[in-house]
Amino acid sequence: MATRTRRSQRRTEALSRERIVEAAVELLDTVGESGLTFRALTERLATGTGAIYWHVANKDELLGAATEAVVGAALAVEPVAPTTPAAPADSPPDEIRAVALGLFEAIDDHPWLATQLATQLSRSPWGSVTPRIFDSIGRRVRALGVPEDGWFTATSALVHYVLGAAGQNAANSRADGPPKDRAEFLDDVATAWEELDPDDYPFARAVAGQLRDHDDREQFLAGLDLVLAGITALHPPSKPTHPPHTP
Amino acid sequence: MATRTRRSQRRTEALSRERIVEAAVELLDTVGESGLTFRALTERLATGTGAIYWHVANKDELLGAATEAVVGAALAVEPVAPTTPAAPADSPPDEIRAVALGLFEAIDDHPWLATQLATQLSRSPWGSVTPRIFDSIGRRVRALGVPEDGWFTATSALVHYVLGAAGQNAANSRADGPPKDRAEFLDDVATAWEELDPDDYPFARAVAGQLRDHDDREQFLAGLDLVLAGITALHPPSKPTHPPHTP
DNA sequence: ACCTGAACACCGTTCAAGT
DNA sequence: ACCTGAACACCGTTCAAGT
Repeated sequence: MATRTRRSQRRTEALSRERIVEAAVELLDTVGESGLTFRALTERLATGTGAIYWHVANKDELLGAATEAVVGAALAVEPVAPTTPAAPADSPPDEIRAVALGLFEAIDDHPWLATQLATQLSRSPWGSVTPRIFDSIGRRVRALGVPEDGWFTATSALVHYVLGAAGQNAANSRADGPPKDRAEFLDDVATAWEELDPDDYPFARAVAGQLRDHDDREQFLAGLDLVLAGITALHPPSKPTHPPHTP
Repeated sequence: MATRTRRSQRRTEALSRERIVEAAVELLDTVGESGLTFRALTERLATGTGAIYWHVANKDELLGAATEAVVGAALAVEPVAPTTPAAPADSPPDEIRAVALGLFEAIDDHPWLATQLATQLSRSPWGSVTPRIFDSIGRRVRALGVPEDGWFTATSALVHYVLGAAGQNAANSRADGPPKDRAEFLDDVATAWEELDPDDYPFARAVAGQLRDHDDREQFLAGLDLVLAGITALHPPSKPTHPPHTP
């Protein structure tokens, strides 16, 4: 294929951690997780392996930095309160939908994010990416009027749904093959599910049709609304939605 | 949770795919994902690398088979309708809680499952593990009285929450270090969150206390109930869709 | 059919040596 | 301080050769 566009003669810029992370993201996007090697990196950056190790401790740290960079960019465009009082601010549910869609699209654009985020959430929640995601959603959960002892549960449910659902939608393109059309992929899966033993998998069979026809984004938002409905059901906004600022 | 120390000389049994998968699971459990190598496997099974390749195509397939085996065992103990009419059947929500707890415990016992399941759900939903999990939960969603066009959304929300939340609880033990006590781990994370910049991470800071004190299982079930509440809110069980078996 | 084990290509990481 | 690139230990996979 024509993916051999090698612009490795870019030695004008000095090597930096930023440039290394940037190249790592590009490699992950184009050749997948298995394609990110220090050798490929050195070729792309026209340098030696030792140079990379001067800026980055090891591959795990590089993967973490790549994840941070992409997630940071996705959450950076999150909606902020408008400066002009004329424009009405988004409602908390709408803001949550916007943040969730931002993460959805980031994972869609960078399928390796799904696995990487799952690893980071469980293995290194002290890093910046976990609190960043939790904060971005948790702030809006608070604005929904959820009482304090429900913050963590509600935010966890949202975060896990968002990352899990987005992860399942992405990554239909394998590293070792031509990326299939999304519709074709869904059709293959639906067909496989329809051919399962109806005694062992009655539900998968029954739902195969919905799988084939569904729209990813619509489906994602429907599930998000379901979780939001659960929050509202458990914490009905009886009072005015804005919590009083009195201590 | 018996820590079984197995001697490597067990040459009485012939090599088989089953025995290879069993050894792979043991290696994954004891030395983590990076510890599963064909060399370690050959040593443990007292054989050569070629012998393993006779029964298993490659490492990916082996990882998939290990995942299947563990998930299959976890879902095999799922509650079945009691044979004696005297014992009342569990309600659908209780059954969903039981299945979810089974997966929670499987992931807790085998932390590598979290990443592996995320990969399988997105990359190979045609395999048996995805429809198995979806079916196990989806059957009960159906029993809740959810209308057909809501089956997939409700089941997806549940599955993604369960796998995500369970995955975050597990895997606090790194492969390259002594496994920390869970309480100590949570305390470390909470401390790290408390030390974040309050302007950038107000929510993470505010919620750090809940993080330190919470009980994993209780927290997991609270989130599950939140998603269940969302299902009930969106699909109120107005009429008894399924009259229970007349006693 | 099932297994052996050397060989191959490739990978992450290190380090003495250069500027 | 920053970079080079050979060297090392290790890994997944193959395959001619054995039973």
